[in-house]
Amino acid sequence: MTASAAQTPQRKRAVNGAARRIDTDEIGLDALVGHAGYAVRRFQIWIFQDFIKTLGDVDIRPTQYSVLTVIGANPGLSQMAVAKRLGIERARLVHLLDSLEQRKLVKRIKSKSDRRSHALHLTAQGETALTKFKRLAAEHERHVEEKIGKANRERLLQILAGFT
Amino acid sequence: MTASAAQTPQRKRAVNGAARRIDTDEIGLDALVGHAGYAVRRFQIWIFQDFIKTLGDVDIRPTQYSVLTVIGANPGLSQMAVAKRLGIERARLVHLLDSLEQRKLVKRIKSKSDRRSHALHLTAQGETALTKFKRLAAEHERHVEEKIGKANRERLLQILAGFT
DNA sequence: TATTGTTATACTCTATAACTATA
DNA sequence: TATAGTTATAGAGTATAACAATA
Repeated sequence: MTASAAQTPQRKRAVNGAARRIDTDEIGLDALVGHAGYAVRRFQIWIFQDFIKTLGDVDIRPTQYSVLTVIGANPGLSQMAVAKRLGIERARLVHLLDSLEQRKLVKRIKSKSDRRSHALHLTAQGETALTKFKRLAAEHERHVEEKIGKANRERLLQILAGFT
Repeated sequence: MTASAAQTPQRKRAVNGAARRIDTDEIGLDALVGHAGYAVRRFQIWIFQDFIKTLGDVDIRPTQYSVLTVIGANPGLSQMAVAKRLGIERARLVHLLDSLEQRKLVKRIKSKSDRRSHALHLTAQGETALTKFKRLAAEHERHVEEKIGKANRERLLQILAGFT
């Protein structure tokens, strides 16, 4: 996963249909090296894997965490509002909330002002749980810091501030 | 998508089960703001969407592009080698190659040295096509530059260089 | 025994469309 | 008519397991 070992100058060529047996580090990425999207994608995969592992004991994934956090900070939001804010399809949010509601972390309350919509709230249990999730998420964030460095992580957050 | 408008200091509170009608910009992200993973994920989604759109006419997605680029730069690689290098499951690469082979961009040649494996090559058509794909991918990269700034894009590539 | 490519299954995620009940 | 929540479906993508051919 760390990659980028010294690139051998003289590259082995394929000979009449024999598959090349080489180390992963020897394989050049060519144009991919210049694409931000490639690096960002690989980094995002690493970061999600660490998040899932760090919050493995409480069985919370990144999307679930983002939904709980936003509901916790904005009690009473409708499903549409949460979906729009987080860029989740409203159809997908239905299933996410079904699961979180079954786990007694979230409750849907029928809105009186607009009977089509639901006001979303954390349960008391959900509040307590979220506090723990945030502690674990902060631990995950420290892993990120260890991986890319404190200053780099902060610079990254600055660069990408517009995408939140 | 740009987000981060001025945050109203006094936040509207939910009142007895009425879903809050508010603008997306008013919804606070709370702890998510401090998580690199959240920003990286949103950025990655933006970047992939732009890539897919920019290469829409040639119908090439990011993963397909990465496979073609690596085969182009390292002709004769086995499927295992490509899968490992790009972090793709070998089972998934099978389907990706099926599709690229049907489109006559790639060919699998039975290896003589190890008859279990296939040596991967671009077809002549594949070489020509890849040149065009690279031109379009460079155009996409300029969109990224416009979005976050030239200096920020370069800094980002530096920070994430270890993940390629 | 282990590895390469393959097939198959399951679950997550994205993208739609259509339905219902409301507005 | 339009919107909120729901249901359903299809296609990517990820994660496994198992199998045949070969090493």
